[in-house]
Amino acid sequence: MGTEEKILTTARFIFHRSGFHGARMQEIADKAGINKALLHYYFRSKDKLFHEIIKNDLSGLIANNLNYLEGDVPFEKKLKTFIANYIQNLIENPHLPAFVIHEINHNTERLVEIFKSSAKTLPSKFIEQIKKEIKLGNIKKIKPEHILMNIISLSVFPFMAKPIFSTMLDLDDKAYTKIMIERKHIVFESILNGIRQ
Amino acid sequence: MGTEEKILTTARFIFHRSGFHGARMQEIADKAGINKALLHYYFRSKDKLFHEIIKNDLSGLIANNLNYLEGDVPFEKKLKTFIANYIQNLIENPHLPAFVIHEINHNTERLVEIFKSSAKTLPSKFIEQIKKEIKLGNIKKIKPEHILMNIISLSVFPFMAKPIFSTMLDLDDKAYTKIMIERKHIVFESILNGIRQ
DNA sequence: GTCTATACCGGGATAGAC
DNA sequence: GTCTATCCCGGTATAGAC
Repeated sequence: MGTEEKILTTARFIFHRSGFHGARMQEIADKAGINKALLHYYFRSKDKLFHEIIKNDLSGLIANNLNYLEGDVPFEKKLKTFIANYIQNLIENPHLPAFVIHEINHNTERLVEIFKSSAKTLPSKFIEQIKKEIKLGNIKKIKPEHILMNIISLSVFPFMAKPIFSTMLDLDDKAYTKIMIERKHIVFESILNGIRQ
Repeated sequence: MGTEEKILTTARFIFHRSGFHGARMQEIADKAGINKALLHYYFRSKDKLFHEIIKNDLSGLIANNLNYLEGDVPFEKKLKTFIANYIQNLIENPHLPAFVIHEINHNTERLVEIFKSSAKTLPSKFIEQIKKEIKLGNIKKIKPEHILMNIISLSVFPFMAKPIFSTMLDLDDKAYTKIMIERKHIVFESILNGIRQ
């Protein structure tokens, strides 16, 4: 693995774990097996390095997950596939949501710009698809906005709140992961039952 | 308002907005209308000041919300009341969840201890109550853990993800608040429809 | 490209006068 | 209790040798 790639991988890990202000260039250098000077040689500043990471995270979020909602797939199948894929992504990147949420709440204007610029289309087609399902009488009359919020909330939040939920429910790491895997199915069923006529 | 109280109010605001590492003692002093030295006179260190704030937030979360789940109230009424009250609290403290989640993911051991020590009982009675409802055939056979996660996820996450959702759904501040108010009802209905037989 | 050494500054903390 | 002045460390960034 080349030096640049090694830096990016390490920096992503540290930023995800500690946030921008909590992250230390020294720790990134150490974990990447180089020294601080080399970090600046490759990325000029902490800010630019951070920018690389979060730009990638935001566009990945959109490319790998949200964009799928805009595709031409029947509603129920789309719902099922989206949730399963999204939760699988989160199992592989459990720190990502808390990181993105924290950072976007702090530097909102700047990061929202990056977010927008990665999105070819925001999920307007999915919203339309929900409206159509309502007209057809297949699902209850609920604002599509709420349905979208529900899908994402149920999928994402338990990853962010792991320390709290595992304390409240007395679950160790292994048990927690098992619960997260179950949620691929549970979230789909909960959403579907919640909106079916 | 006395100096100490003034400091706490200001510090809470700044910590909520910026997190521990992002917060600046200088800004807290400025906004509180005093100088840095006085901050240290009252609270010794940034760490101790932070501790005051988050301890209060965590115990408030438990006292004002989670404890209610342990009370002796019929299931459906409890669900409705809890969600409405919880979301109302979040409307009044929209930055609180992102702050708590961020901090507890970083200093997990320490903050989980504070969390535990504020909780007389974790929601074991509520879990039992759900199990009873399942046995009675009133609700579907789903692990109570998932139901609890669903309730909290649907209530909390949209507050944390405001910058993302408002971008995706093209909602301004006023429209967003309106949606949050609607959710007192929507979340209750979604949960109930999702678990009813 | 990679290193060591160092400059530079921001920010938490303290001393001491009032 | 409140202030001004200052210390001092940690952390980003740069200079310059190899």
